[in-house]
Amino acid sequence: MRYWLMKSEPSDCSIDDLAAMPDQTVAWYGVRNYQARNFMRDQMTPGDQAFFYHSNCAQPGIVGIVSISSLAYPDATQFDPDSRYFDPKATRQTPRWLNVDVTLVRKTPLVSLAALRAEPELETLRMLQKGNRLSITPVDPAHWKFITSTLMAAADAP
DNA sequence: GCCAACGTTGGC
DNA sequence: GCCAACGTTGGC
Repeated sequence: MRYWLMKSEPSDCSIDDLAAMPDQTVAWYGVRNYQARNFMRDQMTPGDQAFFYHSNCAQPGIVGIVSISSLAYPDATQFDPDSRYFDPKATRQTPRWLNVDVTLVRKTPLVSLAALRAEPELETLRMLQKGNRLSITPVDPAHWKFITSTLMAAADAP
């Protein structure tokens, strides 16, 4: 069982959008980066947990926890000419892009990007590394524990 | 909207 | 296989 951080633009799919989905589950489509795809294909298994992160918005940061609820399977949007994620080089026989399903576990207090950066314990968190643009990054168990038990607990307190 | 830092593409 | 040009990401 592994831990992850998955970025989503709230204008595209916010944590509240996810909460409103049937079964609070959504296909994590639209990943068009090979490294991120390979994480889904090679390392994600149902039951893994991930931070749901809002990117490219006024308040970037972690806003919830989701669980991975499927193995990787072909991303339907690559075959759809009307989709912004259409890939003319992908075929049904040899799909290029995959997605997993994610299911909401719970919304959390906002742990802002600034708050993450402020913690020496998180210096080596993959998503904070200079130049990182991956939409899916692994999270060390120690980092997961620190964020959930220390940062989120502090934010919950009055 | 700006721009730094990437990743991808395609000609050679 | 190189690398310039281009596109994208994402914080600010």
